[in-house]
Amino acid sequence: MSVGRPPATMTEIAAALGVSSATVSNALSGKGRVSVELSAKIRQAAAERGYVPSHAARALRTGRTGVIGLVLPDISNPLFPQIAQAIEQAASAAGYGVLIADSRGEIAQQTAAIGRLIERGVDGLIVVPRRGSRVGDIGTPVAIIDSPSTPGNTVSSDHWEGGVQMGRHFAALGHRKVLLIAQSRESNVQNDRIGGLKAGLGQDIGCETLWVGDLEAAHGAGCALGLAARVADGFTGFAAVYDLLALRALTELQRGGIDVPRQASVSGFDDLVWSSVVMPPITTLRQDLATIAERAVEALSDAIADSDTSTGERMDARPGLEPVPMTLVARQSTGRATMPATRMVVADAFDTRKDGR
Amino acid sequence: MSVGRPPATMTEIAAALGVSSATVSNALSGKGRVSVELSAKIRQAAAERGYVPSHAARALRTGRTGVIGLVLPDISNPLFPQIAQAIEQAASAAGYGVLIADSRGEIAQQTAAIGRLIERGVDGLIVVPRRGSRVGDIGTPVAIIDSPSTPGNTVSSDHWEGGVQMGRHFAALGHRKVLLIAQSRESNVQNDRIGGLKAGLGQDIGCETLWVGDLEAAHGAGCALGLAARVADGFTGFAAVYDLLALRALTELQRGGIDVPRQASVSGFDDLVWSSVVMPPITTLRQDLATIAERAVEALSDAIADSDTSTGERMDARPGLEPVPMTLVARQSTGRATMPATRMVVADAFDTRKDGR
DNA sequence: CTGAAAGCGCTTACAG
DNA sequence: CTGAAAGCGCTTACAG
Repeated sequence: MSVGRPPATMTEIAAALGVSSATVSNALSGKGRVSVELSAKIRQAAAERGYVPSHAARALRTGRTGVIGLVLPDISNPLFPQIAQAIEQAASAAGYGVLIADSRGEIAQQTAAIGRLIERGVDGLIVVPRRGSRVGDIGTPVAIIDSPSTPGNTVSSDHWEGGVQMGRHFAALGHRKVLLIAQSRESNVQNDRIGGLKAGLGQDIGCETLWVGDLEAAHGAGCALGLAARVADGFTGFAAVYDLLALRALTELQRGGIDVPRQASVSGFDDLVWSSVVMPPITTLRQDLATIAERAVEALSDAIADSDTSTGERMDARPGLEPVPMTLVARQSTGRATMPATRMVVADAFDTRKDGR
Repeated sequence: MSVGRPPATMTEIAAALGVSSATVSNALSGKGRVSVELSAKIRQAAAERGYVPSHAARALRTGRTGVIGLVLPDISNPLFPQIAQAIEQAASAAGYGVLIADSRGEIAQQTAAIGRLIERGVDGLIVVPRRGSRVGDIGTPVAIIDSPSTPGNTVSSDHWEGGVQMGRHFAALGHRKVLLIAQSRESNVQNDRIGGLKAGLGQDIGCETLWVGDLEAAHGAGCALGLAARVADGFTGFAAVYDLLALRALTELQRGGIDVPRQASVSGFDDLVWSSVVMPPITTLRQDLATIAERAVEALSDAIADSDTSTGERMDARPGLEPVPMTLVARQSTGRATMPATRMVVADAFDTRKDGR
């Protein structure tokens, strides 16, 4: 990064070389029909002078900013940062900048966030919708990251299939009664996971779903879930739809004097950093966020390209995108249940370095 | 968001009203010397036609994009998302968009990320530097979020004072030998926290610092820290410099048969979501990220404004910014040590909703 | 293969 | 108080 004279413009390079700025533009963009020699000369001059294209000018001229917007429901959610990181990575590789917006709080915030981003001139949006919300036609190309059951240009993990894997894991461990623990009935992701879990457990295993949201509506946030009583009722498996719920379940069980995994197995979803550090480490499903991000960016690029050509074609009409598989990470929390454990992989040595600065 | 005709431009509004675009510009920006009536008429017309200013055109003309860049060392770090959220909030309120970049991995990535952002034409940067790195003069206004001991336009929590609070907390609980647990000697933040802890503990309390990074360099990531042996040596306090380390300590102690908090107290820093959900909940220090973000955005705005006026004045010359206080959140992990507990606030009922979607 | 010209939408001196 | 004009840096038909 040379300080000193400011980076040259095309016009300046053109003047210095005694050619037209159109030729400079063509040479630099590569599209041009410019002789090889001249092109080389121009490139060199540009490099020497530290030419940096003006995104503003280009945007004004072409109507494209080269920036996409990322709308997250609550950036501080432990999983979203990883999504943001993966998106930034993928977008960067595709030549896009990423403008962020936070839609937490009221549902209206999501609309507001989208509006802000559009006003800033983003070429398209990637949105992780708030629970229970739909992203309507916003007149701008968009890709959604949610659940395969969400309509529109949606890319996501195969939450259902993940649930199936986990259900089978519990079945293989020999559990007969499993409690499924979810937060909100409105969440597509949670519903998918619950559905998959049931399918994976199969007909023969008794299961019931505990909606923590309902409980909390009645007894307040952080209320007891009555899990120890469930153990007394014969439940030995506790499959939560995300890790923090799993941790809450684990803690409540332990406090109630239940030994995990000897008397009960506990599992989560998403493999957050701490999930492998608690005692016992939590069995969970890992999302392939890098792939999801790549697909989302790709889907969005396509949508942006299309929005140029065909006017007004419904994005929703696109063929559904293939859901991305999740990976089961078996850890000690489902390690050796009362029943003979059939599979157990102790994964992930402690690694707490991530938190460091 | 009306679909249909595209939003009008100033020129179109001007034409429709039979005035000049200069007048429209003046009326809409408010700076103008335009009669009240005309101004009102123009505003109304703009509103009716859904006028949206072209950021690209404005940027091209003024040389300002109204966008700031946020450079984070590792977005997936559990704390940074909260920083990102707070920054987005503050920036948004100040009329800025936020472009993100991720500088994880090699140290060169930080420079690369900064370069990408500058090329995109950001007006300034907020960077959370990688451990042990310095942000030199990059020819663009910048605000740093790190530690008060970092030179430059730096805003941060008062990590040292936080350490003092925690040290006093341990002292008040009657501990006589406290082990300080940190990861990296290169981290300004960690060094500040360690320094504060020592000061807060005072002369009479024995303490020693365990650098986990050193240990891991020798024995590999995730190696045992030998904490139970420390208890045998008389250590009753274990103060980690961030929550994930505290969790690791807690887990290792429990696995070693040590009862926390009866036989040993454990504390962390940062109050991550799960810190209140593990058993026992972890005593920690909460950063006031909202305030930090506001200050950072404000400091950056000032730097941007200055960069217009005075040419080339060193940003580093600015007077240091006041560090932001942290708040001690006392929980059960330091609840009742072997010694009589003098203070204990049970904070935060379970609240796991944050993870939901 | 190369150049002259127009124009994207705004803002900013400068006249009137 | 209002308008005409120039120009930010680029790209894109259109000529030559």
